[in-house]
Amino acid sequence: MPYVMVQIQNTPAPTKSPVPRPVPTSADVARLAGVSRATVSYVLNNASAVRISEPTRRRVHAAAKELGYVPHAAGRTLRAGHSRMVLMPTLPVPAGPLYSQFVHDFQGALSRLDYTVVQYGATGLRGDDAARAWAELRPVAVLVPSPGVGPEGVAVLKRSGARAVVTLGPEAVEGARALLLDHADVGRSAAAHLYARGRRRIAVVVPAERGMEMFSAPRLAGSREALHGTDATVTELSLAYTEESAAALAARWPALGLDGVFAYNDEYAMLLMRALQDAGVRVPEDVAVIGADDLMLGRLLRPRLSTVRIALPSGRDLASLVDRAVRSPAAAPEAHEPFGATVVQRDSS
Amino acid sequence: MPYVMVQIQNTPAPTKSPVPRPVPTSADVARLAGVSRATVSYVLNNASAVRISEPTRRRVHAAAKELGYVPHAAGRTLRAGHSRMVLMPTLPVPAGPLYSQFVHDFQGALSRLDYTVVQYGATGLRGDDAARAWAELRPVAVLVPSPGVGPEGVAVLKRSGARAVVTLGPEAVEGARALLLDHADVGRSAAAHLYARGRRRIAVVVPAERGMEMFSAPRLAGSREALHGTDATVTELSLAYTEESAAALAARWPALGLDGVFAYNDEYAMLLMRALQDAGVRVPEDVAVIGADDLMLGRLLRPRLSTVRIALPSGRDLASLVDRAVRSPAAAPEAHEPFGATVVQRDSS
DNA sequence: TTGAAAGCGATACCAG
DNA sequence: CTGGTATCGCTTTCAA
Repeated sequence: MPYVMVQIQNTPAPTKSPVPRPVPTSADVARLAGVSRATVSYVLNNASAVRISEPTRRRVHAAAKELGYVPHAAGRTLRAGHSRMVLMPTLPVPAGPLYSQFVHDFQGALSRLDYTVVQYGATGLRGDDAARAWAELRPVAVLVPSPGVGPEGVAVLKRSGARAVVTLGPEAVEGARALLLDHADVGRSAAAHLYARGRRRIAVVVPAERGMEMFSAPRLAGSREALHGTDATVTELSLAYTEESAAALAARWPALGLDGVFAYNDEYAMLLMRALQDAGVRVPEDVAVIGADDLMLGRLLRPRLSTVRIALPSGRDLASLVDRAVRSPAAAPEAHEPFGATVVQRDSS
Repeated sequence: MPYVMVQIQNTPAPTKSPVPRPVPTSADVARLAGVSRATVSYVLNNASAVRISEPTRRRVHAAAKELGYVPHAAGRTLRAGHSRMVLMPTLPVPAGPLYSQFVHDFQGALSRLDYTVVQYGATGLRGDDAARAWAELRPVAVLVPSPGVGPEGVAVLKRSGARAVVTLGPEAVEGARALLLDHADVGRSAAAHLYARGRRRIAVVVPAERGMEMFSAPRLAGSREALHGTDATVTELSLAYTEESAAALAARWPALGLDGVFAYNDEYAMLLMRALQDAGVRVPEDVAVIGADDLMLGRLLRPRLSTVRIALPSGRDLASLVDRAVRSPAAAPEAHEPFGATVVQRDSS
């Protein structure tokens, strides 16, 4: 996203409050409204257990508004023993439109259920250390990346009160519910497709960038698995997301003698396809190319790019899963129908 | 990002702790170590004001580890009056690689300074309501989107203890430091470039998708401004990010009589360029096209796409700005050199 | 219907 | 050098 910093400036402080008064508390509201703190709490939380007279309610609301009262989450959390926070990791890599949509839906659904969804950067710390840092916030539920946080990290989170720990990734982790995100199936589908199209010397592109192993490793493994026991060969190719890297790979392409390539995703596929075409390698005649993620750009390329489309669990579904898990942590988790990876064949394969 | 949910499962609870003991507190650690809670606090926070004997330190650390003690952030926050959280909004739209890198750097730098950076979804609530929700967390600093949160929201945040409120966006907001992200300058540069290339009937693409106005409106306004008082005309074109929308626009292109287009960003430019080419409109002969954000894909297109590249403040710079603001909220903010938007001319214009 | 008061967990002051 | 203790803001039980 495009940002230009033009200027840092400061507008003069509003003249209304020359002395920065301490933050108003519910006691201040109570004093101003002429009631007790308990009453304030009842009114502002719409407590159904007690009935407060209408005039009192009004006085409390008026006082709260006048003071600009904002409740202190830490106080509530401390009293309740847990927060209403749901933590999820920020991805270390740029997210595609699919994942953005997923996050958006997930947040929306959970905030409607009155949770606070927060994305937590795992930067710096890693694995179980990160889990410990998250645990300090006493989140009610946590989504954790699956390779990255192990059983120990999961245990820390649960011990510190998280009622639902859901791992996202290819591996299940002891003690946590697992949302098995089977990138291996993407690799399997792509490789099987290339094989079905008659290709036998098949390459799999693995991004050279750090932090992508989480996705690329299972995709490669899946491809290997799909072709195991056939007469096809699998060649792993490292490719950085730069024109230079792609050009270098394209230059030695003829020597490699490959006739099909699964290019990790549509973006790497576009990069590679361009470099191959510039080097005089024809697609799909000389080499069949398939990407993944079904991005818009694949449809805009010529030849149109074949791709593997994957079904994401909808944000709403996952949200209600989390909600159920929070409400009854002991309940047996229901099984979900496996979502498949489907090949969208276009012109590049 | 591509995710496949294959299965939801639960692994059996570890048999070690049949009774899920309540979360250990510092009092438990103190009891086990045979010291007071105060001593525990001193040891675990490396308090420099007091000196604790080495054997005691060891006992405390051992006890903490044995219990799996994790400090309770709410307790600390309550006591301190504010958390060490820095809040920033999650963008409603998929972020490009530039912004991802920026967020990553920003988080990394601040977590090295011992802050906790958290991305907060503004989903559902909007504007000053969202500000109120954020204020409940008593963040020490907040980055807020500038159109979206007004002076009132900023005031709420400052009143509730935020020592630095930095707005991101084209407008300054009363009471907050402003990081003026001048998307208007992107529009200005693009329009000026097209004009310099001899184009006079210039179109500006505005995404039809909701939530992009924050970026698209200033880009359009900037284009208008740059061409104001010249003999060029500016035509606003709405375009959804679908092939159908692009094809429909391309079909009525000849009737529009336009000879230059600033296509919002490189992705919309790619979509439009493809549709135009498919409709027999030549680029750049019939119409010059320029995008923005300098994405990789622009270099891979044919003709290569001209673009506007923008300088992002580095994540580290912004992090240290925030840190300084937190440490001395009253200090006069230093001025920054304006970062420019620069045109990268390639073959499409 | 409202008020008084206990207590959640961590910290820092003040004694010893 | 270490321990007792008051305190932060909020919720909720119990009494009035």
